[in-house]
Amino acid sequence: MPVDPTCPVCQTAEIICGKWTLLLIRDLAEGHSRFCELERSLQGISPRTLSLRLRALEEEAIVERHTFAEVPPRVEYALTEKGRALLPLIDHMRSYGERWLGGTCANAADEQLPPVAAVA
Amino acid sequence: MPVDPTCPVCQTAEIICGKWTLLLIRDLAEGHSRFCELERSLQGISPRTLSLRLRALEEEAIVERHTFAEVPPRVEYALTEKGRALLPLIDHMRSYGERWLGGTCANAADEQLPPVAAVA
DNA sequence: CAGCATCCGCCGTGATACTG
DNA sequence: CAGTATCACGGCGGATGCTG
Repeated sequence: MPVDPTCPVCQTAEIICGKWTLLLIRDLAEGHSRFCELERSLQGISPRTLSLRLRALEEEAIVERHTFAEVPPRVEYALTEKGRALLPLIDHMRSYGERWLGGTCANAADEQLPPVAAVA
Repeated sequence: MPVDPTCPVCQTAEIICGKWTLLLIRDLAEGHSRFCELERSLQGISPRTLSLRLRALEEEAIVERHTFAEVPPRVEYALTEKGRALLPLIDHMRSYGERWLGGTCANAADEQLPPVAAVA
């Protein structure tokens, strides 16, 4: 529900604000490409939600879906150029989080000095 | 609802993914500082939601609240340094939106290469 | 393996009215 | 002016079970 559909900031927010979207994109960037693989790496996600997110991102041309007519069935997902263009933004968010929110992540390399004062 | 409270990317997402948060920060950055002023510039927001967002951002030390014991009462809000540090990120989101979402590519699943010329 | 169908609960948001 | 109180709704996401 875009507040302002013509605002590029809001449009971008719409894309990345799904609960699992950012993690999903990150995992895709890291090479996880199959449904079950993503289901594992995104621990706690339901197949329904994963499917919905994947569809939405596919419609937005952020991920590509490649189906293999095999037995057992295989489907692989990958970021498009448009999707990879999101990665610097995610890095930017990580930088902010590390600098100002004191968070560290298994995937993140290093950690910066925490903010001076945090309101309780 | 943080997927991973320790992930800086998720923490940052938590902050900026409120429906009005980005616009609120933008308006604060543009100098709108009073409650009624924000209420006007964020057309459509309810006082309840504005109040809630402001409180949340205050708790996160992203905005500062300055009360003036006057009649009529006056309260001014301003971004802290931590809040202003969000602005480049918002710019980044705007850049992405303009570059990749500026056109009419929302539903085009087959559209892999949006118009490059759309960059302002 | 890769999903879809169904039901359900949560909570963010909106609307409206009221207060200091 | 600057909020708070209350009620209600809608949609996202979770849980579970089933199919090709």
